Amino acid sequence: MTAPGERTRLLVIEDETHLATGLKLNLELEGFEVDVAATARQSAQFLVRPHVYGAIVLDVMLPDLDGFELCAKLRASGNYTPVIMLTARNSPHDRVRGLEVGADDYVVKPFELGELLARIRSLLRRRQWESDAAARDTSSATLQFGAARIDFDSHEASVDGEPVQLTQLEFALLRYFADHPDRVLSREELLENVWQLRNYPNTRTVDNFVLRLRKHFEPDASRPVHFLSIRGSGYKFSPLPRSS
Amino acid sequence: MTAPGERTRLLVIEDETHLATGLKLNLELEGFEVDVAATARQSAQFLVRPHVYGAIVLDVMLPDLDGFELCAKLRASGNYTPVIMLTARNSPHDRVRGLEVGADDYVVKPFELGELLARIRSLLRRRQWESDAAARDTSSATLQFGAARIDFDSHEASVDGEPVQLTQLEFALLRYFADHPDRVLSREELLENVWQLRNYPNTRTVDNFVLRLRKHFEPDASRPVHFLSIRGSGYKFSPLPRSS
DNA sequence: CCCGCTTTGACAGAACGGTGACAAAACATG
DNA sequence: CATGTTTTGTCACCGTTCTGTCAAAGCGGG
Repeated sequence: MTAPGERTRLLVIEDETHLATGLKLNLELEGFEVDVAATARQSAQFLVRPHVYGAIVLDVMLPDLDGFELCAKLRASGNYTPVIMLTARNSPHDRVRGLEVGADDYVVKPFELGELLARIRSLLRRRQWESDAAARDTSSATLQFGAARIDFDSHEASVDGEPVQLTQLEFALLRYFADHPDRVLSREELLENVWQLRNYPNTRTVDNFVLRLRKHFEPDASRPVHFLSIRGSGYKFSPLPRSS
Repeated sequence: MTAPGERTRLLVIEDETHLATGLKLNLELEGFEVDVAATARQSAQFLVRPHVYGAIVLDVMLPDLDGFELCAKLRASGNYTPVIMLTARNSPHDRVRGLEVGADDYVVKPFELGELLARIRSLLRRRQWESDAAARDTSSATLQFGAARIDFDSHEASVDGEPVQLTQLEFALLRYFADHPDRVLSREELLENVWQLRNYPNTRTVDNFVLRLRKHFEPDASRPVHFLSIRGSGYKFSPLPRSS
């Protein structure tokens, strides 16, 4: 989603230049980063990175493509960024249509900025809740990958049923990897979160512990598949390596 | 959320008996299971199991407690079930207030059943998307163009599904291109922002890396469509080349 | 004091990035 | 159209940086 410290990015798709720039200005005052596209075609260039936006504000009336269709296309292409439709019309039929093509909310022009803001915030908040809830679900006390089974509660680990002795820190590192699978983790991030910067150990420490995890869990420690080095960046834990 | 085969359960909190039973009936015809509470107090008995409901329809005017307050309480207690507010009043101020206490949507009486249904479905659908996305991976920073898929968080890239190995700098350059699509970027700008002027490399370095991106991602590296040279100026990244 | 765990330093091997040379293409000029 | 000039494409080489690995030095608890 959005990295800590980074500001939430919004995309406004609106052809009336006045309204668009006014919106951009006001939203930026509220702490968002805002990109503006005047046409559906133009919006495509912003959507090559599908998940950078926290929400999209979409005018229904565009010169080249209907807002409903654009929204439907977006959803069809697997982009589930929250969408707020902006329209002059206010018939129940329109509202229903907007929701049916996958919009999340519907604001009628003329609107108050405060209301639009509240709706944006509401959508962002809900998304936050959902992902928090999902994170809670997935972080369980046990971990399995390859031939390894780890139980963090009882501090027991095994490979192919054979018990393996792990130290405190090995468990801690493993758990951090398990909580952030398939993501490159820098040595600094690991030192902060696993070592909590106790007397600032240097980065070779991390290397050594990864080495030890490899020795414990990799079928072939010289050709790791689960604990991968990403040169220049850090390490990545891959519970389900490619081609398996 | 809801087990497969099981029907989605809704909670309607509404004191006007007519409206409540009418709603229950209609929603059941649409395939939902519906519980009805006539007062805030009574709703508590249904909410002892916080996560059984797919959504809650909440009248703002209740005999014992304000709907806004009830919603705020719900959220404070850690219940993030989607809430649709139902009200006779329709001022922007009310709508904003509803959203601020954590409601997800707002329907004004009198309303069409179709619209309420669309809104309920919209909320359920979004929740489904979110949990899908979370299951896949906490929707990560990703880029798509042509046959290429790039995930910056896991440092993975592929063309037509075939994995492609990229180095640190290749990712960094690609990311800068992706953040500034369809804009001419001078070599100097790229050196500043991607290389951060580490020991001031010369401009041939940039050429080399663009060459490498072309080899990785262009269908025909000798006739680039995504990574274009702009003679005398620099390079331009075009995620959606014309005639496509 | 002993023992196990953690941290550090050293070294080697591998991967990566930067450079310059030359070729090819684009452009300018007459 | 021919020619010279500038810009970009392309390649292979080499120094630098990064990681794997080991052994020895710290550190702390019993």
